[in-house]
Amino acid sequence: MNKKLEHKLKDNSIKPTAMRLLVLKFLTEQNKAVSLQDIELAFERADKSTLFRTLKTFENSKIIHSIEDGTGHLKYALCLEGCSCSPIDLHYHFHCNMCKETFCLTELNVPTIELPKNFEMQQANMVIKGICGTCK
Amino acid sequence: MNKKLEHKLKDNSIKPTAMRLLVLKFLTEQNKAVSLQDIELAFERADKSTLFRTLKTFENSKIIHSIEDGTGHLKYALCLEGCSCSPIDLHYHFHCNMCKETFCLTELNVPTIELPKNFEMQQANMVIKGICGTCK
DNA sequence: AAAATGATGCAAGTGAGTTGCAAAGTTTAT
DNA sequence: ATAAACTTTGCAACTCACTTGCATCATTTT
Repeated sequence: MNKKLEHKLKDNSIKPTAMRLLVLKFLTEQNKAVSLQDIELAFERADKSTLFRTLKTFENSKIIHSIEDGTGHLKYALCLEGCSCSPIDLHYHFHCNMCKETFCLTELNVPTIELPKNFEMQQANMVIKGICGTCK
Repeated sequence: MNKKLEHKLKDNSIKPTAMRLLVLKFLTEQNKAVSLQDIELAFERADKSTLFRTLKTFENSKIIHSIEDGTGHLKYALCLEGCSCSPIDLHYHFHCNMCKETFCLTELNVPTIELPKNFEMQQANMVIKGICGTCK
């Protein structure tokens, strides 16, 4: 397990420090997108700025992607195998207004969107808000 | 013109004060979504918190809708006639990475999204990022 | 005309995100 | 193996958008 995570980092030229492995492991275990603060709470010993920089590092290497779900807390979630966070394999996110959790709806691909002439899509942030299955 | 704006407010049980009419007029004249600061700059005499509350009032009455475009500045744009900001007439937004402007792509409706079982959609925040036609 | 209600402006607070810098830990070259 | 170079980490402090409390002013109701 840890070997796998370690490789994931090495493959992206990220030094697999203890901290980074812990954060990556934590992210792997979630079935929802988490905020910097969620991670802070999970690792009370760790410093906010270290975690912040760790997340930015992961994000730059496309190991995770971030979602602005409207809560004011940027959320992070693991990219799936092959997810290059490019328009092609973009997915929707769902934010539950009740439990306040944000999930990746990875099974639903965003359809190709017919943009106006000359517009070029580079990234997207798609958040659907409502009530999730558990809270319903 | 002003009469029309005044009616728009009255129809939504909002007192048409001078300030509110000015802000509504300003919003009507834009072809892009604007931030609180954009409005602050347009009306140097007005106070930030007044403008803030004005926007919240408009938003609550569904006269305008807000978009988180990832810039860290919440943007506001007029709802179109009949736009109730409900899932049905939801549209995409486009944020240009070059000129940093955010537009409503009102001509493109968001398709019905097949959510997981028991999930209920209430609102959405759809932002496509890239290069707009003018900057291309 | 007085009381109640609502809008506005100022100042100050909140809080997520971010940065500078020094200390600790790693790697590389000698 | 050791010193020099580089990277990561932790602390503190800062930024900046947004938000709130409260007193004042305006408007509406009684």
